[in-house]
Amino acid sequence: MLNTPRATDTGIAAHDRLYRSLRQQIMHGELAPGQALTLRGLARSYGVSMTPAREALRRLSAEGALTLSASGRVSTPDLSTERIEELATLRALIETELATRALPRAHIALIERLQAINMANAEAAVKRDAVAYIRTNLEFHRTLYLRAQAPAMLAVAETVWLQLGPTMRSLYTRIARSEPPQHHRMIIAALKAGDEPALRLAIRTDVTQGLRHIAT
Amino acid sequence: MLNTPRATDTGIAAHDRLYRSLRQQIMHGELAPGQALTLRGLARSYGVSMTPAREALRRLSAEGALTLSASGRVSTPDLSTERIEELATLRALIETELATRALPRAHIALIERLQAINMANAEAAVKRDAVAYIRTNLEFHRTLYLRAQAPAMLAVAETVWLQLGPTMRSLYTRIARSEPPQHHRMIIAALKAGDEPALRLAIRTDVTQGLRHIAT
DNA sequence: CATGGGCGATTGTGATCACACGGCCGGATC
DNA sequence: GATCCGGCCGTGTGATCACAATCGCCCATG
Repeated sequence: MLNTPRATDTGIAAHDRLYRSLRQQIMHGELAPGQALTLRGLARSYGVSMTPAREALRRLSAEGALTLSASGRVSTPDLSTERIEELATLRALIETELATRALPRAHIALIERLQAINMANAEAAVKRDAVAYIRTNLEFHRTLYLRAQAPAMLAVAETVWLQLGPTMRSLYTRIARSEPPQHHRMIIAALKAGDEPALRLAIRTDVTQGLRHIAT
Repeated sequence: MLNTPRATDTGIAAHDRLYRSLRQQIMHGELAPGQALTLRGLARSYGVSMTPAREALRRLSAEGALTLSASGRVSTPDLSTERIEELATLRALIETELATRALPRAHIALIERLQAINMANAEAAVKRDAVAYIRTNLEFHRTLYLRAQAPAMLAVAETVWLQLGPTMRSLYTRIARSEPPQHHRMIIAALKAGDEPALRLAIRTDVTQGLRHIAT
């Protein structure tokens, strides 16, 4: 079998398909921290050869989504508390800026979409579905930040989310949160009121709230 | 010749050697914006096969240091003014935080090293050596931020520098700056005085100064 | 029962090849 | 003379293989 075109070939490169799939799994907290990934294992499960698997893993580890051990073994990161604090600070810095830029452009349709996403998020919380909770939570933030029209800043923010993915999983499955996110309501209220200081505060507390009290 | 070990084998993987070399060239502004790179060309000039070259390019494009065209061609980025503004804002946000964290740890030996680097920087300015200017400029900032003991934040900051590399080159070769950076002196003065607000202001102006007035 | 040595299986790395897509240049046609 | 078409060359993509390093397990030894 030499270079057989895949039946499911969508015209998108195989390494890109792997990359997107893994990236989403990591960002949404579907993988636990410290989980090892192998080239051959990944290649087999996606029905490709080692080459595209290697590229996808290399790309993800360049973004900090995966860590390479000294021997080249790759696994999901198991972050120290110091690093978690740094990433939380980065989230606060970048996302307050993104929210501020989005504020003047936030019209009623956007706020309604945010409320709808927030309902799905609350539902995931009561169901104790950590993955769905993380996914809807990030979707809430991304939907808001897309209005900022700042792709470079959003890309950096998503890189930070990516690094925090496995950590958020272990965090949210551990504390088994059942309360819906009250900070999201504060964000929506500030958007409605056009209150920039309140918005910045709401973003900062929402972003750091879950991550700050890890130093157990 | 199958898998012949290279005579210059230092134990470091070939793709990593390429990565580091290209990364430094891009960050230091040795490559102009829009410069195209080819797998075979790179592999030939480094004496390796296409495989490690591909990995290095993939890694760099994941960090935003290179852009992939639709057909997979890779070249150094030619940034829009909007994107430059975003990256300048990111620099200001992240680097003020890093400087603030470094401030309480900045003792006299660090300040003396910063002054020495700054002299080399001024020398590059009078010589109109854009590459040396960018290199010493970044070394100045990195030396300060290393004291912040925040590797994750520094890594993100360096990613932003990487994206701005070719742009800084074309900027600094165009305006042919001859004056030494006065903002660096403000940074050093604020460090000596332990004045945090002054330090934050100095960092912000230093970082945005060159990039802000691009909107010609 | 704990511990260290050794061997086999597994893994990442790099080279090489086949293939398909795309750009570029030349010539033929109107 | 301008324009369009076709083939060639260069380029990225993915598969496969050889090889070295390393991990893990088992057994022997104290």
